[in-house]
Amino acid sequence: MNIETIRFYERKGLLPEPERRESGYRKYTDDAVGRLIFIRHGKELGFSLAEIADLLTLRVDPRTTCADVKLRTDAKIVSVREKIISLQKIEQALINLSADCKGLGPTSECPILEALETVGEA
Amino acid sequence: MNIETIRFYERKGLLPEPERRESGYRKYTDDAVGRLIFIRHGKELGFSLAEIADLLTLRVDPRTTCADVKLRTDAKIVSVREKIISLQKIEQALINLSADCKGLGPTSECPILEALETVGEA
DNA sequence: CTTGACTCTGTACTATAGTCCAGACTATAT
DNA sequence: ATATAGTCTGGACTATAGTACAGAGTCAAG
Repeated sequence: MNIETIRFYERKGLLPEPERRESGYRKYTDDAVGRLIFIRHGKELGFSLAEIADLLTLRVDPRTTCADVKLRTDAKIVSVREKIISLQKIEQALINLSADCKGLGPTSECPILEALETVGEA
Repeated sequence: MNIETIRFYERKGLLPEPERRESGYRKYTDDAVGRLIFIRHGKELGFSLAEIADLLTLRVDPRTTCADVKLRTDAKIVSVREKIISLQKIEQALINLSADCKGLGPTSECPILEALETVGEA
């Protein structure tokens, strides 16, 4: 992981102010390393940094429960699913357009461009 | 469509400098309106503004052919498909995590958080 | 002990896609 | 004729997720 990125996460509050050596160099505790791994995994699962920050807070706030985490996870599943469906619609529309275009002739006769120019619903 | 957005597209070169009335107000030609529709449709199909700008150029450049447009469309299909697959993997990982969590107990025992904290591959 | 590689700070910049603002001017309805 | 609504310009600001840089200081190997 890039140092600049770590500093960026610090500024964003995802990582606490790190301890320092006398020289001023950051001393990364196991906790900080754990948080970085947490952040990386969170990103891999499609969570935004804001959402990850939220999860990191949940993790240490004694008032929150497992249910709070599950709630966010399930909400993320819904939003990922919505994104997939939207992309599948896009994919199908593109496939249809591509099928209409035999790839011959000038752009003035391209059915793809014509479809894009056309006002009506596709 | 918001005027600010239209001005933004002008700045980006997606729309040509519009004609003006004496007052300085923009006069939108049919061509400009057509381009706006084109941009909107392109965005709906998941093209970025840069890609749309490219398509708009293809549209008027006499040296390009239908095949150039089809090429970009097919490339977009591939990239959309990749995004879908990536999201499906994320979805499945989230579903597995959520299934592990019964939603009871404190966050200190949350299997979702534990998985995020853990170094190894999931 | 010097050299090269690394880190420090703070700020600015990248990309993407816009949105908002002040202060001035215009268009339209009453 | 005036009030209200809309538009003009140029620049600043939003969100997201970083990356780059200058100038100073530090660390480790030979």
